[in-house]
Amino acid sequence: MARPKKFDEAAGLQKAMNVFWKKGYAGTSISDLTTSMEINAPSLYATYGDKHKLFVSALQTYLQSQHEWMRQAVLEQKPVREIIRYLLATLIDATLEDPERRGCFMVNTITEMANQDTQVFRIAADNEHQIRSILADLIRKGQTSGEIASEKDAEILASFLFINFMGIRVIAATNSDKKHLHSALDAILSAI
Amino acid sequence: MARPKKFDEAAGLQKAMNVFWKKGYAGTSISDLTTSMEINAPSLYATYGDKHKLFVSALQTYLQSQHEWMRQAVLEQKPVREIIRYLLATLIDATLEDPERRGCFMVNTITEMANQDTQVFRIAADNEHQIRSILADLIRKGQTSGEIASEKDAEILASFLFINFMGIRVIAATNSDKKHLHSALDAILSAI
DNA sequence: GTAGTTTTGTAATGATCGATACAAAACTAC
DNA sequence: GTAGTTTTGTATCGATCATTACAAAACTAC
Repeated sequence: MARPKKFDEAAGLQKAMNVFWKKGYAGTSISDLTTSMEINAPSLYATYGDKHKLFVSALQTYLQSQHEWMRQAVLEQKPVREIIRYLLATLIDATLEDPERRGCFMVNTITEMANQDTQVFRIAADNEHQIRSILADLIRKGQTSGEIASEKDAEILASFLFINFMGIRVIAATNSDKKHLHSALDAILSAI
Repeated sequence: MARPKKFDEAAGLQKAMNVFWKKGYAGTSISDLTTSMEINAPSLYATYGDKHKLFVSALQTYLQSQHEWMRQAVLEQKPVREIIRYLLATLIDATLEDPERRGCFMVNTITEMANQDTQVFRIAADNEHQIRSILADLIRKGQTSGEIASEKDAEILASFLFINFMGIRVIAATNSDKKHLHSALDAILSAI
């Protein structure tokens, strides 16, 4: 019934995500996006809305894959401490292995815009809630299995872990000492 | 011998710092700066160089006061754990009390630019080195006084603390639950 | 084939970007 | 006073910003 799109919408969104992830919202121009996505501006606007809408879509795409990865890891039939160490270690390695050293797209977005953009603020708050709930469930699992002292407050430990998730992704953006970063994991796990 | 400046150079730098801190580097325009600093563009360029030079000066001003605050706190004649708790608690409170919720200027800058600006990258790496060294000294002090187990590696504990410093400043930008944030401090301190 | 629909490429919109040219203004030294 | 120096205000530079008008192009339905 009409002329078909000659580009893949999801692939374009992925491309946009990578640009925003590297350069931030204000640091990315429409020209940066159209170049990377290999479409022209009118197609971008017709398909994804304006710059802000595209950014939010890209951020949500990122968060979905991040959450899925974490939910998968939590399902593993391994000791809880091992799962937590795997999560933290993978974050370190992924950050160090990224040739562009972009850190975490959610953290980057929080520090750039959460204080000025209510929609981004809500997404960040919701993300925190979701991840903390995944972590708290994991810790409660460790408590019922006897791996973690049941006197401890699972919610607080989850917040503690969440703080360390965020901190690690900031540090790993400028510190490349893999051995050193990994050795900090022992200290983190000793608090659980 | 010449017409005198009618504005205070240090005060202007402080104003610029507050704008960059709130809006980031790319998000701040020269117009934002001249408005807040109450000078015109030619005066800005003559006094502080270009936008990037002014930004770096503002960042270094911020880091100096941050470091001074931390060095002061570390000198206190109090139990080491108490000092560490004070440092973390003050970071939480300061972030929550800031009506603009700007978080940490250094963290914001790392996540915005460290992967694209070698000068910023170096400043961030140097800052990490300095703060980790202050914290490691503090921990060694606690080890000689018997407050902290001397088997533990002071450098690693310092890195652990640094991670939590960074993490807390990211979280506190979107989470306003003061009681909750403070209760995570117990978990942090239990690892020391 | 033709009519109808949507995407595409080109080209341009006004606004704002970082940075400066230039001259009037305000000071010091003498 | 005058000469010399630097800052100020105004006005503007070309470049780029996000966004869109418009028409040719490419498809489907019939």
